[in-house]
This record gives sequence, C-alpha cells and structure tokens, in this order.
Amino acid sequence: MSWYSELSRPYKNLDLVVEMARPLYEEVADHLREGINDGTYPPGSALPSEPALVTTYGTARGTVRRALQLLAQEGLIVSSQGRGHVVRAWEPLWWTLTSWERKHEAAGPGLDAWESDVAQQSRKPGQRVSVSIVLPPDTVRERLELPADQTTVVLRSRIRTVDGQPWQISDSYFPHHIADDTILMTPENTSAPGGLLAAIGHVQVRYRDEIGTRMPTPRERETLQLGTGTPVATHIRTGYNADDQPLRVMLTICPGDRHVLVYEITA
Amino acid sequence: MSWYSELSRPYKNLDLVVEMARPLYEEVADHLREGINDGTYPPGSALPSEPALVTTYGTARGTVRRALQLLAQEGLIVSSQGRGHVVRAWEPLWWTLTSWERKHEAAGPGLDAWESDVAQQSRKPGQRVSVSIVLPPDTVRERLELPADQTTVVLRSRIRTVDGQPWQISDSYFPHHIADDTILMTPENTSAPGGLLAAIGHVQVRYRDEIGTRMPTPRERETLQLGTGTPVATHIRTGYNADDQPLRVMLTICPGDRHVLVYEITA
DNA sequence: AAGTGGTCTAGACCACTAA
DNA sequence: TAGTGGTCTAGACCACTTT
Repeated sequence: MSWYSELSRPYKNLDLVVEMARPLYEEVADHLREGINDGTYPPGSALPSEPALVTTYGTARGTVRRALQLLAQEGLIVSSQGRGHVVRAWEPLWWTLTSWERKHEAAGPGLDAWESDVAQQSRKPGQRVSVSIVLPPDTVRERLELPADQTTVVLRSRIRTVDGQPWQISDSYFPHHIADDTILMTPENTSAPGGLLAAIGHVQVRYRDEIGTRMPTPRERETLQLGTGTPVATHIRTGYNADDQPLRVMLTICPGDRHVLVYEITA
Repeated sequence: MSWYSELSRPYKNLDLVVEMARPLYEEVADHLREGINDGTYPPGSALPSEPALVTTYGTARGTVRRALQLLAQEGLIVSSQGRGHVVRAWEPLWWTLTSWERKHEAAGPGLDAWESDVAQQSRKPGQRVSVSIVLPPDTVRERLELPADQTTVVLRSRIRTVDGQPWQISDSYFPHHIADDTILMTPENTSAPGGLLAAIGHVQVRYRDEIGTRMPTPRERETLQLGTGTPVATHIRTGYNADDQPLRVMLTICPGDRHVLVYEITA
C-alpha cells in the first residue's frame, strides 16, 4: 500500500467513514501542484507517467487522470499522447498600448505599435490580412453607433504571428464612409507612417479601450492553437475623431500565455 | 436508437472503421453549445438532465459528463448537485482605470475610482482591509526597485465586494519609507480626497499598468468563489513620483465574469 | 515493439436539492 | 423521497511517440 492511501481512502473501503475533506483527485492534484511550484517538476519536464501515479497514490487510473485534467485546466501542464504530462512555462510578450514617450514612431519605419514591441523583444512579427464586408456583431455595431438594421461594415481581419506562430487575432471594423475606396480595402497595404487611418486623412484624437477576459471559443482555440487552461483577453479599442464620431473598432483576442498589455499613463 | 448515434458511433461497434473526425464527447458538447448560442437554452435555464442526455445521444454517462465538463471549462454552464447544469450569464461591471474627464472626484466624497464606478452602475461597493508586513513576491520587489535581500514591505490587502459578494482582491504594497507611521498602516482609513498617497504628501505623477490573464489559483478560486471556466485578469499598477521613484505597487485580481477594464485615452 | 496518453463503457455508491 | 449531479473503480481498446 502506498503512503498516500493511508492518509485518505475512498469511502467505500472504510468501516468508519472519516470526514472526506476533499475528493481524492483534488488531493492528488494538490500534491502534484506542490511539486510543480517547489521545483520538483521544473517547466519543460514531465510528471510521472499515469501508471506510475496509479501505483504511487493507489487509486484508479481515472482518478489520477482527473487530477491531471485539473492541472491542465489551471494552465500548469500540457498533456499529449506518447509524450506525457509536461509542465508548462508562460512567457508572455508585452504590448504597449499607450506609452509615456512616443517611441513607436522612432522604433522603425512602417512598423505599428505591436510590431515594434515584438521586434524590441527580439522576436519576428508577421501578419496575414484579409478584407471583407460583413454584418458586424452587436458589440461592434453599438460602438460604431450604427442603426440596428442590416448595415454592413468593412472588416479588416488580421492574424498576427510571432516567429511564424499564430499569436493573436486582430479584427478592425470600419464604417463604409471611412473605408470605401481607400487603402483600407487592400490587404496588401499593411501599414503606413502614423497608421492607416491617418494615411487616408482621418485623425483619431481619442480612443476608449475595454479589456475583458474569458475562455476561448472552440474556433479561437483552433486558429490560435491554444492549450487547455489558456484564457484570452479581449481588447476592444474604439477610435474617435475630433467630432466624437467613431472611426473604427478594433477587436483583439490575446491569449493569456503570450500577452501582457501595458499602459503607461501620465497623471 | 437515437438519431445521434446514427451519425457517429464508438469505433468498437463498427465493422468498418469510419474516420472518427472528433471524439464523441466533443460532438455532444458541440450540439449542446449550439443550443446555448441559439437560445434553445437561455441563461439561467438548465440543460436536460444527465440520464436524459444519455438516452438522447446513446452514450455512456461518463461521455455526456465529459461533454458537460467541457462546457463548464468554457464558462458556459455551472453544474451543481441536485440543481442540474445551468446556463451561465456573464454580467461584468466596468471599471474605468483612466478617464477622459476627471469624473472620479466629482462622483462623491471619499470614493475612489472603483467605488464611484460601482455606485454609478447602481451597485453597492464595500471592502475589507487588512495591513501586514511581508516579504514581497518577486513581481512586486522588482517593480519597487528593492534589493533581492530580505527587505520587507507594507501590504495593504483589500477584498472588495459588490452587494456583499466578493468581487476582487486588491493588494497594495508600499516601501517602509512611504508607509511607516502614516494612515496607510491603519485598515480603518479606507479613503481620502485625492487618494491615500496624496493625503500623506506623496504625488504620483505617473503610473504603469500591466494586464495579464490566467486561470485562478485554488486559493483565489475559493476566496472569490469562482466557477469553473472563470479566468482572472491580473492588473498591476506601479506608481511613480516626479523623481521616477516607485511609490507603490497595486496588484488586483479581477475575475473575468465580473470585470471589464476601461481606459479612456486622449491621443 | 514498448510505453505513453486518449476515449469509452458499465456499474456502484455518495451527496445535495427540491417537491 | 425522488431526482439530480459528484466520485470512484475496473477494464477494454485506440492512437501517438520514441527507441
């Protein structure tokens, strides 16, 4: 008998039912989590195999799998066939959404804030752009102050990559009167000094950012290749001109294991 | 036989092995998710019971439970004994971390930005404060620019509530030379016009906010009473004085189902 | 070929909630 | 008390990765 089953056993085998403080799989998960936190299992290393854990803890395989599943949900491990349960490292890149100095323009010609931040962290930014005409989701329609009818908008959809890996989804929505017959409609033009909006004569004098967090949809999980236990931040930026009219809504999906959003504010 | 098992059956019963595009539990989850999204199961309503799902899909109970677990991980349902699997609604409060106008001071005397935002949304803010001397975590120590020795700091730990429910954890860390012998050491003093730092003669001329997202720790899950599939945003604000010296670090844990962080920026 | 995790089944029993 | 979900077991077989 293993040391573990001395501490806490399935009730069915007990003559006297002791208070089951926590389910067995939680206790197993607690023990493994401790090992991860104290360096017994450093990032990149594998936990003991399932058969090994079964003999260690003296439970059924289903129970240790349940424990491992818990750790996966917490974003601590990734499990894959044939390779084991491997401890995960989170190494996010920072993304400066507002900076004290205007360093973005200086960072390099033709780079936007995201690209210059990525380059500054010695990684290689890239993007795939596509343009289409769509019915906007409600969140976008409201922010563009459009009526609730069948009004379409221009969607500039980007998948941004870092070192060739998919990193974030960034969708920009423009009203027709802004985007039609401009370079915004051409996926080939990806950037311009001061931004694409400025290049076609629009001045974004202020913007409002809204940041939420949730679990990814199955679709997002697939396109961004997200592991279990990886939430996403949703970043919505609405830009306005001097007349307080919305120019565009940018909706960015930022996986939590690869992003830290930074705001540098002068009070 | 149910309609479902006609479409996709466990391989063990097949003479000819058809390509198993996806596991059974994912197909069940897809079907239920669709029902949630199209209004068949509106927020607050319960999905069919597990025995019902077992007969509908013609699978073992373990498989429908696996599907339901997936939906729970995505934050779509909450499951509890005796009550069923209930569709969840996310109703976050917005929290303005930087605003175009300085409306916070006007909102009410003795209210900070958080409290005035909550009040503005017709909810009742509250907080429990405790003060202690601690060794700071590395993330805090670095930002306070303290040496890597055993230097302690002052921790003002708050659990903020809305309508009596725990809402967020907000920990402020101060160097001793800032906090010692001031009202910062007294949990009773919760606010002052212009903020507690201003009240003791410190001017925070700028700050840097860093926002990440991850799954909660078991501890956070418990103190904030978080359901499965609820990620948290981590908000770290480091404040500086005119000499670029850090005055404090505030680390806030914001559950995703109750928070939207807002930044209003003038370009 | 051996070892690893992934999927599915079948059944038992416990614990909570509501009528 | 009936019905709901929560936990655990035991076993079978499949699929991937490594040697």
